[in-house]
Amino acid sequence: MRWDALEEEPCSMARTIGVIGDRWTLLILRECFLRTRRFEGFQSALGITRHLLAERLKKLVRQGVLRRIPYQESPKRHEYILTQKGLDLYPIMMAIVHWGDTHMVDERGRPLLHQHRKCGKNFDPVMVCSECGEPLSAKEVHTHPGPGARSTTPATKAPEKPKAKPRRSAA
Amino acid sequence: MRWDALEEEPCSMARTIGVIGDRWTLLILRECFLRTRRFEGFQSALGITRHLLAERLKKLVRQGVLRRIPYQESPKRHEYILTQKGLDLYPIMMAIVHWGDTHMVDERGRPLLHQHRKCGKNFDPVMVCSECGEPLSAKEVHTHPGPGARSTTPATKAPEKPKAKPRRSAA
DNA sequence: TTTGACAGTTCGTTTTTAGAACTGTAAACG
DNA sequence: CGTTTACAGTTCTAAAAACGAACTGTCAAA
Repeated sequence: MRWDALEEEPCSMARTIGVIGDRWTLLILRECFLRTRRFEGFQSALGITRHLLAERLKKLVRQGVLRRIPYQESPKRHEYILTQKGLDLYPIMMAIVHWGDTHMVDERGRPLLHQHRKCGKNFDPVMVCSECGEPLSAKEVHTHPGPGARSTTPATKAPEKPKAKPRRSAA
Repeated sequence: MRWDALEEEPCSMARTIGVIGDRWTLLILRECFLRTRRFEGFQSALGITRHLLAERLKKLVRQGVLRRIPYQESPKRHEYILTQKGLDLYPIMMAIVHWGDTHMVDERGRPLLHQHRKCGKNFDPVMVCSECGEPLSAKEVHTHPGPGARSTTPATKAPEKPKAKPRRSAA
């Protein structure tokens, strides 16, 4: 598997890693979620080299994760904002932060707290089953090939697909 | 920010990225969750160079994500299995897969389906608030510094911390 | 005796990244 | 006016990381 061919792999994880799976991209996206929009903002917040930053931003725009929008003429300047595709990365971010909060904090405690506007409380993100609403763990999940699986025959009768998106607590 | 200093950053995301944020680690972990345990298994499944694979496995063991367990003497052979810390990466994996399933599939559909043993259905992972059980999105979350935040004064009165772990549907 | 499985290690080449300086436009400073 | 500053990059060289292929060592099977 070549690194630049990840996106053609028949694996949603490999494809996603092709987009966000390098040294800097997730950190850049963290800044996006913290409302950074401009080149200098990213650069000074992260200490990334300007060269790499420019390249990563281009890639994210190409991939539809960020949109590049002019905010002034002469000199032309743009800012980078998350598209819906980018906003949808939020659960990944939260899952990463939560793991760090659980396993990588020092004695001082967690660096950042998250407050849910709807209920007003500081919270942890919990991943649940879209169908029954119960929390998920690796051992409770069984995987099997879907219609887009590798070179198996196109799977005339694909197993039932889950219902669409965040439709929680059917429980 | 230097890449090798990520783990000291006062940011759970940066620290986590210091562990899993490179070209191959997440793919190696995917294999772990798919029950691969041995060197050759990882190597042939991923096509990673043996050199890098050896190094990444060492790093994951050092970090407590994998445990290296002998499965035979003479010649000594070991296999790599997920620790609890490693198993806790599952929500990150699922979030990544789900984003790929949503935004990176081709016309054939998703390559892998996930079935929840408890309820028997194929599902999508949904991230919810630990406190009220509602699905989360970026706009509904407000962040503020916690006790382990950067060089601010140690925050004598830190805001209320969320209740522990997967304690869902207080709703 | 040779071959093969397994788990690495070594080494030379190529690709990425780091680090710093440079480009160009335009407003602000003195 | 001439200089400095803000901003968004681009260019260049050196250093680090990844790739690719071959090599090491132990043991079992052919």
